[in-house]
Amino acid sequence: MTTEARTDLPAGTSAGTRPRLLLVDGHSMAYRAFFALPDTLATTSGQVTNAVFGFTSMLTNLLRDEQPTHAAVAFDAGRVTFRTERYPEYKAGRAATPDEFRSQVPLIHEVLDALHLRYLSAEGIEADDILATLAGQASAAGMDVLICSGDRDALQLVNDDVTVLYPVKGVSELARMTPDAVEGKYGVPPRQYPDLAALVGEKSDNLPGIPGVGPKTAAKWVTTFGGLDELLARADEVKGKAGEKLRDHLEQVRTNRELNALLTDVTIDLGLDDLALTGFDREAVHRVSDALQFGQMRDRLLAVDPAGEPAGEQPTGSVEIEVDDVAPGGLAAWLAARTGRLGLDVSGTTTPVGGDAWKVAVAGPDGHAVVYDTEDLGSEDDKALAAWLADEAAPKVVHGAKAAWHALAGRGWDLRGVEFDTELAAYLCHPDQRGYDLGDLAERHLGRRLGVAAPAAQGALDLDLDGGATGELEAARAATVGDLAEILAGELADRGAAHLLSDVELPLSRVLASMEHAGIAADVDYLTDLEKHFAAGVADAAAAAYDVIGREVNLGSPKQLQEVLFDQLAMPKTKKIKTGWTTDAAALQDLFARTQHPFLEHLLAHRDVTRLRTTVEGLLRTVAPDGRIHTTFYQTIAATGRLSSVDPNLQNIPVRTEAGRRIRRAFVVGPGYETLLTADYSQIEMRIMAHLSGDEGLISAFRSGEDLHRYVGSRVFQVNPEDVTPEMRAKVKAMSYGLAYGLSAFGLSQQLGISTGEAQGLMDDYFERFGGVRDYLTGVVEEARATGWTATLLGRRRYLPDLTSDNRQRRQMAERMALNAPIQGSAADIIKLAMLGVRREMDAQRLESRVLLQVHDELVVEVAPGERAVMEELLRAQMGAAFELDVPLEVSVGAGQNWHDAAH
DNA sequence: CCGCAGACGTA
DNA sequence: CGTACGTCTGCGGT
Repeated sequence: MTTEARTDLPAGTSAGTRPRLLLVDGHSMAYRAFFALPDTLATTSGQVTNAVFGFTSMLTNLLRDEQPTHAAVAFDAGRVTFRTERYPEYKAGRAATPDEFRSQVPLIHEVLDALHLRYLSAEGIEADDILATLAGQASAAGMDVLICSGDRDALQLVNDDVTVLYPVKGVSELARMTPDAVEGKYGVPPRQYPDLAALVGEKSDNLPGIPGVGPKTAAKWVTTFGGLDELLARADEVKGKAGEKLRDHLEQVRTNRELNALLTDVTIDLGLDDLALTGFDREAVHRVSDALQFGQMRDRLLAVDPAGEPAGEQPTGSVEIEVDDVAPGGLAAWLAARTGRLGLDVSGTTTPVGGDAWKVAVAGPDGHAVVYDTEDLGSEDDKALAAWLADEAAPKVVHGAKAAWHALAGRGWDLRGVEFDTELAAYLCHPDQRGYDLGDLAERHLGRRLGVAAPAAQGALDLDLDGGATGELEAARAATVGDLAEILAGELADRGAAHLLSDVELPLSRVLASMEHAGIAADVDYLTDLEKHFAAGVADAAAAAYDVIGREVNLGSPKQLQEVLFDQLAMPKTKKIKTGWTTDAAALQDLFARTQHPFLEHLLAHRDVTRLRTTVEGLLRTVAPDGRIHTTFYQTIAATGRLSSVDPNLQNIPVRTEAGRRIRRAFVVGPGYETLLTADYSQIEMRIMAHLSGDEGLISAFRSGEDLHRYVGSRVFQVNPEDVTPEMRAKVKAMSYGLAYGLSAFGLSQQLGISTGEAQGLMDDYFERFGGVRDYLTGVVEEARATGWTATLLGRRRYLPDLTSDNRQRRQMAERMALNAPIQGSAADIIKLAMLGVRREMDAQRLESRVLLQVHDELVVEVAPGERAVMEELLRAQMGAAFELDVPLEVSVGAGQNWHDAAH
């Protein structure tokens, strides 16, 4: 078990400066951080991050201050070591490692992976033994060594080449233990420190010392006798009480010395060259920082990237690009001189109506750019710009083409020929990310900071007017978009997702732009009346509620409601939440079933009608001057591939209750159009489940044309389809849909109001009959765990690193996401394809109707006069043929003067 | 003025 | 102890 010391100088070091190896005892430093920092350091999902945060902070400081050329982190592995075998009491009596710490160790590994920093562990070997071995090899190879460890045993390694950094307070303050420092503090040179420690004992290792002998006495003995061996051999020469004690504890001292000697001959697979710092995986740094919700820490980390730009010399967008001063009328020639993809940046307002473009910047691959203020374009340049923008054959790269389209539309300009959208591309690569700000992407993928360098000496009031006027920022954005496209195109290709951008998301963004621009007509008078009606309902419910309890409270305040329910009315406690006990609708209904208290009825009614009122108020606020409501569909939000709808959200307009459906009647066919059509997929997620699982039973259920839940119910309960009762059907329906979400027996029992046992029995019976579904569901999680991602029918990936988390809650959450993502995401793929097909056919037939809304499995269309039949057929055909599954895709279509009546 | 928590609407 | 979203309100911080 010996490793020969290497004497060659490690690669990657220039002559003249000595290479410097940083060695960190990962476990001891992280553990210190864990206790030094509050457990309120956590992600919003509840993962405590104090240890990983503190550890990362310490590491960052070391990389910054010590400038190592090489580094390694060692971790303890296994409870049993040669020390515990030699001395079972070693480290006995230690409190068990808290789960909250244990769960952070893999997170620390993730951070280290992102930094391309090697970490080592060996079964039965402690971290410090690994460090001692590496330190020996490194100093033999002529390196300086820094050891960061909270274990004092490391002090024995200190010499002229090796310095120990020992934490004094938390992990932020490290004492620099050189030979002089060790001798100054303990009175013995480093090599004799273990002699001293053997006499004094080490409480944290459960190694008792000699009673009454402290560091002072021990140091005196070691110095006087020249070492521990000599001292023990001549123990009888030591006088007094202390001498007696020493003679009583000779064995213990020998044991201590044996145990505190660090191994220097551990077998290590890596050579010193392998420990060279090569630079961070910056993308992984971002990913980890996202996951751990690092704010400042992300920047601190990136600032110490050994491969990053030296601090203070970070390139800005402005130095990368030259803004050409083109003479009036010269734009056409400038554009004509540049073939290939040009980067385009449009600044202005990007609302679906009333958008406006203020500045347009175009950057070429030659490092030149032009920036135009749309207000003072000469008529010739105006024409040239409009022509270029609308030219399908003039290839462009844009960050967020849909928004640019809206802005340009405000100037009457069309935008065509967009070949690449960096925002969509970044989303396809990392669909779980929070946002896709161009500046963030530039930093992450190009290592470039966007923006005009601010003059450092000037005060904050000295605005960068010059930079703004010359359009450097816009030019930099346009150039960055162009550069980013190259990188992201490669990344997309790596994931096999290039076609998703070019064939799905990019063409879809144009369809979405038209939908948003069209908007849906709203009956404002009707909405206004409805608002009054609901407002009266709110007042009535509130008055009735106050009457019951004899006082006025804010019924919208869960906090005040808790007082009323659990203090004043002394009702039984509901489910526990962070702030006490829940007052959600399910809990209130449960309380009502048990207490029949009238307050609950009024409260529930108040909730319902308040919600409806605010929904109506919100809608009224968003009606545009054209009398229509223009939502914005976000294409890069949902990690599964779905769209989302904002301002207002038209994907959550009530439909389940009668009162809610009244709101749907406010969405009407607009003037000049004949009717609204809705077309929706029936049971698309279950059909995808049938397809993906290949389950024979489920597939024949869909092929038979029988009611799905009745069919499944007949199989599960083993009765004839006609004997499936409504109760049986409801249970099976809940279970079928729950499966796609990772529903547990407990969850199913809660939803159906049955026992967990009954729910489990139901699930067992289901899987007994539909084994293919079970196999598929377990397989999809296994595969995702192996690959790190799930994929939809079109290859849209979702990455789920938490599948291998050793935090059970996070892991199980990731497992449910893995179950759901392929199903929900494939449904999203299919309706996106359908929307493209619908659009293509409508264009081909030159129809005047228009698609207005998408609600995940439904499209809402405004039908131009005379087009109703053809549109109905077109929708059925295109939606039904969007993707060929092993089961038919069924589409139902309805028509009416408003959204409610168009439903079927 | 901002962010969080709770509640709740949709697929 | 069921996925994916967006919005509103109250509340406690700034």
